[in-house]
Amino acid sequence: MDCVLDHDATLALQIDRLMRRFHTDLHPRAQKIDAEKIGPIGGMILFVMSEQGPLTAQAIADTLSRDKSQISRVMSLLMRKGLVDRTTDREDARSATLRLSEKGKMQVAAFNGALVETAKSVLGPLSASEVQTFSGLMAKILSSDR
Amino acid sequence: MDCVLDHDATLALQIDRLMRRFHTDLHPRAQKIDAEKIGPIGGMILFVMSEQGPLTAQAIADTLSRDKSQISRVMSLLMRKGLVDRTTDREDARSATLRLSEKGKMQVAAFNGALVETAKSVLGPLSASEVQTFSGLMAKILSSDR
DNA sequence: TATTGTTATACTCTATAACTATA
DNA sequence: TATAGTTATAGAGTATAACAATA
Repeated sequence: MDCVLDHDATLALQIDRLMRRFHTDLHPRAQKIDAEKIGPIGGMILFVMSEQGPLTAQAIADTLSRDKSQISRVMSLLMRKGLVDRTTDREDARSATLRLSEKGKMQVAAFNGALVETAKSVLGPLSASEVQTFSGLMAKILSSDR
Repeated sequence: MDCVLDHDATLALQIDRLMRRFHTDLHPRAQKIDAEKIGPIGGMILFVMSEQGPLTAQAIADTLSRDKSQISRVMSLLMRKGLVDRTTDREDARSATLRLSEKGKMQVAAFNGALVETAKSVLGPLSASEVQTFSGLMAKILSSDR
């Protein structure tokens, strides 16, 4: 037997390729819009804040499956650029609540346009109902605890 | 309106999160097995070669949506470690055919075990038929030309 | 003793361009 | 002129650990 792969292993490669398809399509579009040079991770952090409202750095780290140290470093950039505001929690001085500034919301809207174009391009082969199914299956996977 | 996201944009985030779920689950498993320290990209290159048989560096670059320069650099490592053999094409001296060595095939098999465990863990919330559907939709997307 | 967040470091991956050899 | 592949470099992202402050 020459090929030792089975179906499960192939799935991991499919997900990587899909992610790369998105990335290579999105990258040139996003670069033109990324006025503050916050990069892909910076953009994703803004999106999470837009999706979920004000939240802590730890919550963002969990959502994006990145280390809190990375979130912390990028977050200080986002605050320096005026895209994010920070409020130290009055009940727990260790914690801080992060929220999008008005400028941050505008940046999210700008990125969003590029994302929609990319999604249209990459997901072109699927029908609307297939996209629905696809998204639903991902949501089902992601909603489970780790 | 506070949230400027629509459905298409959320999809891109879902794919990133899914990829990261896989990565964070797989990383500790794979590290124990990665005897030659070839890293995630090295492993993926081996997998592509296992899936598709002998092929050129450019074909691997296209499949993985990575630049040929990156493939070239990692490939020289894989050859140095004895995981890949290289044959210069007799009809076109610019081109070379790359194929897994026996050692390379064994390494793929080892990684495959870890990948199957990770797939089981991450895709746990889905039924077998849902996994089938999910994989089929990804295949449909990826089979289209860029 | 555990948790939130910061800082530091080394490493991997990536984008880009310049280059060669061949076609 | 175009293509397959290499080399070089700078930059972005990541893993890890050590740390401070608070709970």
